[in-house]
Amino acid sequence: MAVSERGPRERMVFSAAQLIRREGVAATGMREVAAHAGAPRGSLQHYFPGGKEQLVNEAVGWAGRYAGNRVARFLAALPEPTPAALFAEMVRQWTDEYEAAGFAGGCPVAAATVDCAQSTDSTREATAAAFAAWTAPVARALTDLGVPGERAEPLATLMISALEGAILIARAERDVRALTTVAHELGPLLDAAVRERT
Amino acid sequence: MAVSERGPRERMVFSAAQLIRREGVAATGMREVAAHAGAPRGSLQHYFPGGKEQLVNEAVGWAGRYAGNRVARFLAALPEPTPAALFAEMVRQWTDEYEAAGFAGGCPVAAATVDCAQSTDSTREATAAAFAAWTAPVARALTDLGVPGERAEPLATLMISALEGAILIARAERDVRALTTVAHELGPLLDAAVRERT
DNA sequence: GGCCGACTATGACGACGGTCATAGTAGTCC
DNA sequence: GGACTACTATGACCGTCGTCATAGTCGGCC
Repeated sequence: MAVSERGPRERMVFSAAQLIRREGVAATGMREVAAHAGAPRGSLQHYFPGGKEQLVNEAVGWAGRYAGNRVARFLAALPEPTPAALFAEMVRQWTDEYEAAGFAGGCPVAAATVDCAQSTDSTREATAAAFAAWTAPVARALTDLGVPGERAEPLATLMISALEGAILIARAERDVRALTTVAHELGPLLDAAVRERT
Repeated sequence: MAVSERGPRERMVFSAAQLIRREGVAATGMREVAAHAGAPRGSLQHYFPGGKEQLVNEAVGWAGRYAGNRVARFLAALPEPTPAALFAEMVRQWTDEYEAAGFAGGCPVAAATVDCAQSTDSTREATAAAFAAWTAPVARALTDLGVPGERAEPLATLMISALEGAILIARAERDVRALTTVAHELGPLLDAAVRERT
């Protein structure tokens, strides 16, 4: 796997996110996480004395920060940065993965929300924080691109909602159709918001 | 609970959908389903010889048909039917539930997708069918409302994607904000599609 | 009555999960 | 060297889960 040589703790968080993405929270075992990370089983209780709950929460937090950080990188890489182009890039990350590696994984934050929102309140809070850590950079990017301030956050929420839903449908259908559709349909709406700054 | 007096089999399917909505597929036990439905445990293997997989698939199918059937009823109940009004009504079903009964439940199809898309192919197919059984009536409604035929299905996909994503975020945040936001932001786009039939 | 199918009712089994307890190793500082 | 801390390594416990097996009930039909 050529896991970059971070500490075993970080590797386990990363592996947890990977497995949760694929199988859901409940179906992901602690032993499985340790094995996937190439870490000893005993390290689990050493690094995560809070048990599975803590590990899952950290995996969700990691995923939220990861998604948030990518936004800036997307923006920097765009030759002609517009809101629609940013959204297309966010979507493209998923279509690329699905076409290259199959439809095995979804969004770990979505998985944690579905599996734990009702049963584990600390995880629910972690998912809310993850969505916030993702939405904020998107909204900031929108304002930077010329979207009026009061519309940036609603549009960011819309973008992430549509993306999450399309990921679900794409996995169900094993087809990127839903993803390309939302990118195509939402693009004009997003770019139109730029010109509204009267 | 005043479960309307259908047969025990149907009650178990319904109960399975309810529990999956709340806790996810993996965390929903067969015994729990039987208890919730007020049905004897032995009936499970009698009515669902295919085991949990069959029960989950039927629950997903039921949910898809249920969502599809509601579309027509929404349309009929709207005083001034437009695409935006239809979408607002679809969203309102969720905001009403969340405000009245709390954020306990999500969409059972989303839960099944997250938990089973990778592990259980028959359930993945059931979720794809459920999304199709939901998208088709929405697309049909859009054409009835004047949306050009070639845009009806993409827009229906966009509506359902945004709704599913907003449900996730709303549950995570315990706030209907995301739901009202997508309804508000997507409304103009949907209605604008009507006037495009040149 | 006797039979049979549909359904109910329980107990048991095997597997697996998360967690705990305990012991072992390695490196460091005194 | 010896104590101490960080980390590794396993085995065991106990609960729960899905499933199977077996037996029991009930109603109709010949």
